[in-house]
Amino acid sequence: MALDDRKLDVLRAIVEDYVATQEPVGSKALVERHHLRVSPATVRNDMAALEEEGYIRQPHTSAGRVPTDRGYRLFVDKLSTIKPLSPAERRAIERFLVGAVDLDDVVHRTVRLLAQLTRQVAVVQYPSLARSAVRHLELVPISTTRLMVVMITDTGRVEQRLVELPTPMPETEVTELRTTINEKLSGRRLADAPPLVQALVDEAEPTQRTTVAALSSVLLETLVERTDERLALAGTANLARGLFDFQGSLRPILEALEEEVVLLKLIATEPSPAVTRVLIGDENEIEHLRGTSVVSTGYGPGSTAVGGMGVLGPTRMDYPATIATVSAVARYVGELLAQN
Amino acid sequence: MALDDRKLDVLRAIVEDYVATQEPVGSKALVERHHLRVSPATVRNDMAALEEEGYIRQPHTSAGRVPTDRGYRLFVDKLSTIKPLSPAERRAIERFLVGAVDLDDVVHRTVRLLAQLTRQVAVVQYPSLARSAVRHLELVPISTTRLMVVMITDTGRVEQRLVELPTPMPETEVTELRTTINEKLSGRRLADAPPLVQALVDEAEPTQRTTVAALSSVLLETLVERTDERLALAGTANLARGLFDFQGSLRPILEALEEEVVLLKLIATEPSPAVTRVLIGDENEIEHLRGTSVVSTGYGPGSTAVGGMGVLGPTRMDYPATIATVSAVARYVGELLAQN
DNA sequence: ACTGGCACTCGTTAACGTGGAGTGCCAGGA
DNA sequence: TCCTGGCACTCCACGTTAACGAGTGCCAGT
Repeated sequence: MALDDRKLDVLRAIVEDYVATQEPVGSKALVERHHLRVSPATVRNDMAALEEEGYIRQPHTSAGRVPTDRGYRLFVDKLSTIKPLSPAERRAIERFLVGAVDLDDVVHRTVRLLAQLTRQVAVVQYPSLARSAVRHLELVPISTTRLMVVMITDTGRVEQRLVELPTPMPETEVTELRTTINEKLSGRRLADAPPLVQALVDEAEPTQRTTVAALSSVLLETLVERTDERLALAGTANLARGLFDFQGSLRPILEALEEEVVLLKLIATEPSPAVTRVLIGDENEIEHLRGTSVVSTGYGPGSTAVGGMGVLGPTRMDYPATIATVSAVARYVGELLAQN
Repeated sequence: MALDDRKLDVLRAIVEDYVATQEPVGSKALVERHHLRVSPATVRNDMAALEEEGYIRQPHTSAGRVPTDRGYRLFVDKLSTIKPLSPAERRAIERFLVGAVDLDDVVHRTVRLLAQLTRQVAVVQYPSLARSAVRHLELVPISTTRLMVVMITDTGRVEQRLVELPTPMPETEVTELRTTINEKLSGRRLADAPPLVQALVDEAEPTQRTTVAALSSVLLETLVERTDERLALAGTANLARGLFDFQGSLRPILEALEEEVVLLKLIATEPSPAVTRVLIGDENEIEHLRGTSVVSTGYGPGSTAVGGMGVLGPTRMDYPATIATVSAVARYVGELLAQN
């Protein structure tokens, strides 16, 4: 059974009303609010068809209709147009992001901004190390057998690790080593680093060999292999807005939100095109987060994404507005990063 | 009316039972579970006295008794003894904290550990910059007019800021400046830094004067004046355990937890003795957090605290166990920091 | 192909009654 | 003087019942 245009109109109206009111929507209310030019009875027939196809359902007999995940999917893909941002929102974005002093600041401001604009839970991934390049590596002697390695990337991340040296190392050699390392690694992507670090060990003076080895193993393990993704979270209070919005409790959701790995999976993004994705309800792989939807996208200077960001909320969310907001914020942040 | 020993026993029993069951406790249940050697009727008289004094109250006529904030306070101050940690808990602490690779790691592990052991919301403040000393200041040229300042403190914190220079600065001068700055500031507490930084500007070569001024103003503003405290949070999912545990909703609590300033106030600690503090219900200054209790303490290498940590939960919490856990974790973390 | 009418379903809400846990008080006993 | 058993009372929790109304499905008519 093909769905004709009016049936799609009805579906769109149901989604919009349900998102606005959070209550099952009936045929009568529908014809009143939207200027469908037909009677409630006709709408009921259409609803029956839509239900048949799995786009809507009734919570109980003799209740109004509610969109299913499948219904939202059709709505998002075919029936909705992205809402342009209001001038107020544009201003809010600029005002919020201007004046960030460092990467931490940018990320924190961004995540709060997203949470505030969408009134949902927001997640922002720090620029992925794997997609960053080394700008500078600094070796700071803490004691004669301890070195702090500080790595600064072109995306603004600063990571540090403490290295225990097997044998003491005089200051002059540290300086020398710093120069060598920077010559080798500066400007290189971290993804390309492992062979270069290995080369460092191979080419080291015999007397320095063990020391350099200790250093390089720390570099490899903690900075490269363990893809050390960080992220920021905000807006968890929004979960408690509709109170019993989320059927059951919010416990599983809060739990999932504490698992960084889980969150990363959610907003993980392809490096290439910064497309905005929508995961609706069951499409979500994480079991605890069935019943929630995620709108996410990548961001980065230029056209390749260095990290992801997104928001999480009830499946019943205002998709057009949310998609617009997430995309816009990501674009602004990308521009901000490009300036540095 | 003085409270004799038995009345205090009754109060203790009420608190313990109520914490265990979360239900108002009646006179009959009380004599059964605790071996008070008197009849329910006697206990009822004692209860009436305790209620008179404001230590307990009845949710409704003909319901059992529930401790008031004042009752918990008396319990904590006079009636409870700190529970020693179980061997399993000791092992958990060690296992959890061993193997932390850097300060971030220590803080994150600590906060998760606290949340897990107490099954409540945990907060850990990073070592306060104001109480740290400069170990090393690094200047990394990003471009000729941009410098990244990286500060490493003796507590392991690494902070960075980008400085826009009014005029280009050649690499050699950067090196020179780095040396000068480190001579001046290394080993100094950040609290003592402002005059030293000012001196730097005054003593700078006239040609460098404006550049150094730009640098120093960034240092002062972002590293010293704005006491840039960071903190980590975990265990928010524990809020949703008792579900309607917290009367009303958890929204205000989640909101408060997102305000770093608020949290800092909660666990802020005196530098000197690492005493464990308990804030019960209304004693809490933050309005949204009335109805919750906070157990917090300071931690640091040696006997002075460089930061605070604590947990937040319902007023009806197991104070002896929580106090023991928080104190123990803080002690372990202190030892860990002392090793570095 | 749409519409009005109608019987039906079922969740929501309020009113009502009952059972039981817990209390306060009192009179009697150690 | 302090404790105890007994007793009447209060009031929440819970289940039952009834009325209400929003919404549906179906059907016959246009």
